[in-house]
Amino acid sequence: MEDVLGNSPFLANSFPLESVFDSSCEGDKFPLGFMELLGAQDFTSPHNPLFHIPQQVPSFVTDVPPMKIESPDTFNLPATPNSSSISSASSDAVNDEAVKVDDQEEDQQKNKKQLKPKKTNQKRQREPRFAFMTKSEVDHLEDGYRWRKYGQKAVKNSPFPRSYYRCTSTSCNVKKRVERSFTDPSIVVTTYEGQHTHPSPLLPRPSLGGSHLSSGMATGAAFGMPMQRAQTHYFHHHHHHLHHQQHPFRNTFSPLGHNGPSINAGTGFLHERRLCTSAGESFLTDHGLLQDILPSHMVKEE
DNA sequence: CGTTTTTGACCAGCGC
DNA sequence: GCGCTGGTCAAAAACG
Repeated sequence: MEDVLGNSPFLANSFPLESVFDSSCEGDKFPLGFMELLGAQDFTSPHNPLFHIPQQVPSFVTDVPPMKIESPDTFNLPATPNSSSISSASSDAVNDEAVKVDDQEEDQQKNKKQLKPKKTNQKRQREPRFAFMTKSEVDHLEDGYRWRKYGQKAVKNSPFPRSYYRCTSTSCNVKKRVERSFTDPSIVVTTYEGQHTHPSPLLPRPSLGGSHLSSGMATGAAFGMPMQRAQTHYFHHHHHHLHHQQHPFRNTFSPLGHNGPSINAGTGFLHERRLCTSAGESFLTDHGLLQDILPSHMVKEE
């Protein structure tokens, strides 16, 4: 299940600031990790009626390289993890680099030989990915969908493992991975890959068209990224028993695809902020949004 | 008893 | 070709 960082012996301040969560670039030539861009859009801006979370300032970041997610230096967090709310991560730092997601991934390879000979031509293409950084005590945030964990791996320079989840809906191939930031254990990085092809199983009712949805929402929805919503009580709402370490409340995310009724009410997160990274040429191409926002050099190809 | 998690093995891509 | 690394599989275990 979720790992709690409690077991890590490290202190935040002992981490090198430069490497963030995943400096997988170690072998690589990437000077920096991701990128972040930000500032550009705050769909969940504070003044947006929908989201009135004071501290939360999500930023949209960029693109995630196909294999590695690097982290941003974005957060140049003070050595003290908990200390100030992290500054706006996004806006100040503009280092980003996006790696283009390879477009043609058509491999004509055959299936795997041993493990899975059964399935024939299934090419695994990478879909756009979106990463969110959320300041949270819990690793796995509720987002309204059901996920099945299918793997966990140690992250290279991090004491925290990365967990891999797949949407349990059949025919929905959305995947997500969750890991804690190496530099700031209070931050959880959630990366979504693909878009749900079905409504959230946990949403009580989509109800009317969200007339009040703002453009911000639309933007988020367009990318299929989850937005934070209030803690609507889900009917499920089972309280997970657990670790005394965790908070009583949990985050809720809602990835609504269209109109989501939700708004974030900030259940109780005093500080929760997140950054988003999105990748995907598809949306780049299609919408051109990133291009608009991102500096051209941001998209780099390797 | 069905579903999800755990966990080591396996695979594919990349650098050397 | 070998080794490293990120990602996935799948059998067993755990969970409810």
